[in-house]
Amino acid sequence: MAGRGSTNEKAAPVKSEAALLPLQVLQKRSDFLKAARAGRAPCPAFLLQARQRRAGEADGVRVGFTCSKKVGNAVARNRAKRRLREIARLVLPTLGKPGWDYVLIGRADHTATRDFHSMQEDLRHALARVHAARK
RNA sequence: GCGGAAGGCUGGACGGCCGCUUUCUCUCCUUGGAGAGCGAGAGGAAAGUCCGGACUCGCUGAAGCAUCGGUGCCGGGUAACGCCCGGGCAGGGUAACCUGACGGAGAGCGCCACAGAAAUGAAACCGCCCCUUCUUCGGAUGGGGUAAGGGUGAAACGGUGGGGUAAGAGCCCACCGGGGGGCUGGCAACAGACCCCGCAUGGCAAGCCCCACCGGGAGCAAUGCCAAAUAGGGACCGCGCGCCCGCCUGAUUCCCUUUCGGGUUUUCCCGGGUCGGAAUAUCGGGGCAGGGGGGCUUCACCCCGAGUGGUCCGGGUUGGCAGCUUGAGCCAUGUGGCAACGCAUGGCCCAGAGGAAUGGCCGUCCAAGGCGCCCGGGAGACCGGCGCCGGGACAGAAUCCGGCUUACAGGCCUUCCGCGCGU
RNA sequence: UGGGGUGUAGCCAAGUGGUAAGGCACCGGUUUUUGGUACCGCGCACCGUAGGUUCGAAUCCUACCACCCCAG
Repeated sequence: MAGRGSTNEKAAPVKSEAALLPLQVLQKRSDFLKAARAGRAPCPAFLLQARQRRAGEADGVRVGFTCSKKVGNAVARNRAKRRLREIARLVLPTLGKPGWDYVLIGRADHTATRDFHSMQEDLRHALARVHAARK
């Protein structure tokens, strides 16, 4: 209980940094379809899709998560989405560009089992590739 | 000790860092948000969606009938059930115990392939026996008796044994099976003993059906409210616009009483007001008829009632709130009951997300399992200790409950049965 | 979340209690110099899985599995 209070003070600056680039979650099917038509970057544990929005659509970094039934039952899909959400939370506030939509798609087995640090590195490289290919 | 049977519980623990949803309290600012603090935050199956409910809906309500569907030994429990408990019967097991769609086939209809003579109130193929005629004495023709033997089939009008007979046959007898009757026990299903009947009446109702009982339909994406946006629609075609009342001093028209003003010839004319009366073609009101709303009928109700129906064209929305978690709820104690379960008292509040939170990463420990060592105990099977490796199943609330079914690494507890050993 | 449907040879399928039709494809043969066409023939089915009813089940019943469709 006492330890939790101190960590909250430590977490406060991280929170304010993230507030500069607020992450919005994609919900509409059409946004997912638009991202799928744009650039994609396959990784061992997931597939990254990204696109630069046209002017006037929305502000900030937006991200969506999805898993098909191939990944497994509801427990496996939820676990995969949670891991994707976690690496997005750690990486995107610093490397994501405003005005872009990102979609992370889970894969069977690998999304749940791959080493967590490797997944973060995968996402950084994938972001670099997507940004480079776009220009 | 070994092998089983039944029932119940549990479904890793602790800690660190970083996150998500949210009750309550406080602070800040402009509605509404932001921040802080203390808390709370998946299951026994949350699953499959197979039953039963609660709840919602002018999907018209109630009663009856019909249709359709479900259930099916008896009694009880329950809000209800196709669930549960107890009992009966049948089958399986040495036993503990398990399993069972378990009403009706002497109400009716239908089906029973192939084989077989014959498949339901069917009969006689090979046979067996008697009589007649013929005879080459092997037998054959004709008439009759029979259902024991053969063969077919899943199933052949009771079975076995004996008597009996020309051969046979419940023809007679014993036992078994079956049917009927009242009696006794039991709320009942049913059981028991007794008496009677020599006893043709197969199977299938998870075929139609009969009997008894139950059930309206759709479903929280139900439903209600708010906000925003757009529209306050257009075109064409068809069918229609019935009857009665004259009612509020309706409206209109007409007649009439009286009065005022004007024209003027006292009686006439024009205009306004007023008392009374009449009429309803038109406008308005009321009632009736009529039309529509369920599978049908009756009663009630609702809508239309002067418009309505059809076709085509056009436009907008995918937000928010409620429903949403206090409930056939959980825990404890007492009490009734063999039990399912009921009753009483006291205490508790225990997830509410909404493209969907309840987590991510790491460390330590703890079980299952494997390997090695101590070679500690022991005749041995094995047990104990230490170290290393390894690793925790099935599975994620979506309106909420009661069940059923299916999936599940293991662990713990209770009761019982069989066998072996010891006392 | 709720509602509805389907499952038969490699593919499309018929079959509503009694030996599982048919077509395409495959394979073999004949015709042809060869191929195609045409003709003839062969095989290919634990009827989604597991139980049950029945003498007998693709068919009837129950449970499960997989797939598909619909709904604001």
